[in-house]
Parts: sequence; C-alpha cells; structure tokens
Amino acid sequence: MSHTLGIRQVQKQKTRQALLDAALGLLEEQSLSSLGLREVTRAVGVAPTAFYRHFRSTADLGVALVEEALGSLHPMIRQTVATAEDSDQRIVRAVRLIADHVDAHPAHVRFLARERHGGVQPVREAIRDQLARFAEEVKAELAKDPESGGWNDSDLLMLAHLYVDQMLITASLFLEARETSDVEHERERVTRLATRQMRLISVGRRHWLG
Amino acid sequence: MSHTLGIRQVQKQKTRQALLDAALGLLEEQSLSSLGLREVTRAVGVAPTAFYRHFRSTADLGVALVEEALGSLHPMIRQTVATAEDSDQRIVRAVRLIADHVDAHPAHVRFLARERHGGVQPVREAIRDQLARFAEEVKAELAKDPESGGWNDSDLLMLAHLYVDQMLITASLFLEARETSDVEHERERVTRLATRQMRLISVGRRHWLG
DNA sequence: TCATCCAGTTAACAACTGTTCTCCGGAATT
DNA sequence: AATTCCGGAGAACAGTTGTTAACTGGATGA
Repeated sequence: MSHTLGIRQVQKQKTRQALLDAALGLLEEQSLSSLGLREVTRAVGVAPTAFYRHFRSTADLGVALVEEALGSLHPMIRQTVATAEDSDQRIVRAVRLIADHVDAHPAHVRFLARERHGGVQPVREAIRDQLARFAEEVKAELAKDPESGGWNDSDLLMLAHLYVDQMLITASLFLEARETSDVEHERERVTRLATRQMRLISVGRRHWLG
Repeated sequence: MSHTLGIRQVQKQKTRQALLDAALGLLEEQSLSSLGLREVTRAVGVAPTAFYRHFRSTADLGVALVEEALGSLHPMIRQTVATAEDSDQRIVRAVRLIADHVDAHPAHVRFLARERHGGVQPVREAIRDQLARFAEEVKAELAKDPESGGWNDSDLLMLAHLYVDQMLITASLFLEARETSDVEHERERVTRLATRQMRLISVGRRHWLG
C-alpha cells in the first residue's frame, strides 16, 4: 500500500529530480568536485538557495546520483550473469547487454566511471560499497552454475570482482566509442575485444582447479 | 652531449617543477577540473601570473603530469613482464612490484586512476595514448615468451590490455589500502586477491588455443 | 475557516576565480 | 660595456562562488 503523496511532496520530488538530471548533464564535461551549486540551479531555473531544500552540498547530490546510476545497473547485471545455456552465447549476450545499457544510460555510466576514483570521498565510498554488493550478487549467481563445483567462497568472490571490473572497463570503452568519428566501426571493435577478454577469463575459470 | 643550461633556464625548470609538485599534492583531495591556477601558485609561493610562463592552463599542466606519472611507471612495467623463470613466481613478483611502486609514487598513481576517466578531455586522451603504448610494449614482451606460440597479434594485444588494466586496478586497490586503519592487513588481502586474479588470467592464457 | 508549514525567492555578503596590462631586475647576448 | 631578453611581481578587471537571513504564497491539517 503506497501512501499517496500530496501535490506539495510531488512538486518537491520533481525539482529534486530536475536538479539530479541537470547535474548529470553538466557532469559530462567536468568532475563532481568542480560542480558548483549555483551552476546546477541555474540550469534548472530555480534560485540557488532552493538547492539546500534537497541537498546539503554537491557531494551529497553526488551520493544520490550513485544510488540512481547503480539502481539502473542493478537489473542489467542480474540478466547478464543469470542466463545459462551455452557458455560462449552467454558471453556474447553479456557484451551486447553492456553495449545496450551504455546506449540507454550513457550519462550514468560516465558518472560512475569518472567518480569511482574521483576527488570526492563520500561518493567514492558509495560507489565502492555498491560495486561490492554487485560482486556479491554475481558471486551468488556464479555459485549456482554447475561449473563452480569445488570452488570456495573466496575464489568465487575473486572471480566475481574480476567480472565486475571487466564490465566497467567494457562499458567505459563503449562510452568512448560514442565519441568517435566512425562510431559503428569502433563499437564493433570494442565488442570483439571485450568478447575475447571475457572468453579468456572464462577459459581460465574452466581450468582453474587442478 | 647535454647542452649546459644557463642559471636562468635552471631556475625556470625549478619553479616549473614546484608547480607540478604542488598541483600533484593538491590533487590528492580533488580532481583536475576543479584545480585552480591561483590555488597552485599560492601553494608554491609565486604570483598567479607566473603560472602562464609555464602552462597555458591547468589542463595543460595536467598533460605534463601525465608524462611525469607514466614516465615513472614505464620501467616498472618492463620489469614486471620481462623476467621469465617460473610463471607463478613471475606473478608474485609482479604484484609486489606494483605494491612497491604505489608506495614510492602514491600521488602519481592516484592522479592516473583519477584522471583516466576524469573531466578534462586532453588529459584523458594523453593517458589513453600512453596506456596504449604500454600495452604495445607488454605485447612485445609477451610475444617473446615461448608460451605465445600460435598467438596472433590481435590476441596478444587483447591479452596485453587485459594485463595493463589489471595492473591499474591492482594499483588502485593498493592505494585505497593505504587509507585503511589496518594498513598491513589490507595490503596483504589485496596482494592475495590480485595474485589469484592474475593467476586465473594466466591459466586462461595457457589454455586459450585449441 | 484559520493557523501552520515549507518549497522556493530575493537580496546581500565576503571571498574567490582567470586574465590583461604594466613594470622590474637580473641573466644573456652582442 | 651596452643592449636585449624574460621570469616573475603587482595591481586591477569583471565575474563567479557558497552561505546567511528574512520573506512570500500556496498547500496542509485542525
């Protein structure tokens, strides 16, 4: 049972979302640590002081963006790892899913890649924690696979982190591909590269024991 | 035969280096896109206008920092991949070399990890180009290995990029470990993780063909 | 209906930014 | 010895920043 929000709270959420969207747009050409509060409110069309009704600071807004960005990534990762059938087909599909996600949410992906090692500590920590949770999820999915017989938890988590990092690297490459002159060709190149890298890791996984 | 520089050029290089060092220090707690020109000159103790005698902008300074940071990383990567003997021993040594490099040049590593996907385009490009050159170097070393029989250039480069990315991820983890309460324990944990990940990739490499 | 609440506004603050122009004093050149 | 060169200093510019305080008006709840 969802509590119906008054038109007051609805308006507040609307401008809050407008602030997040505007910030995400501005962050395509700069880092969070240089994002100004006034810059964001100006883009939305509200007074600078309205910002404080929603966020304590731009760093606080950044943490909110982490939730949003990784929230949209959440179902994608599930879908990537879960589907079984042939191993090679799974990799091909995973890479395509990553490419599609980058096309659907380029700004979110850019934000995560940029701020994962960025200059704002709370945001870095938020991303690190969320990625760790993703790795746990991936590990749980990997554990279901019959190919994981004889693997201990530590090794499974190690592999999960390898996959998660590889996904982010691949996503970042697809992002760069979008800024190329020959977009289609570059996307193809990245697809081939990422597929082979994933495949090599999978080969390593298959022969890990013994 | 090195041309002896006049005391004028020597002084210029000295303040230039001071600017680079000060910037590197300031960048431990922020990103390049928020680094102010006056901020840097203030830290060095020179007039703001002196900055223009050395760099066109802070972005220009950033590109210079890329050269410096990857220059110090250059010999390390050579040493990492080159030494042959037992395969497992090579991995163990490589991880230790990375750890030592992070301890020796933490600010450089932080700068590269942060600005690789950062908000300043020319710096991103400079890092990308340099890393591509490193991957070419790694590929050349891998080609010497008898284990690379039957590998084509494309696959070798694919593997080289995998190794380079893995090195950067590992370096970044060692960097984060330094900011932990239990530094020694965390460093140990990262060492074990990175070693196993490298090992898995090597297993994949060994069984890649056929 | 009336008092309360509260998202957003307006105005003002000191502090800061990048950039230009003019100048200085010592090194470099002739 | 005389002249040129040039890294750095100084002052001033318009424009920006985060933050504070007091205020407005429409939604909210009694």
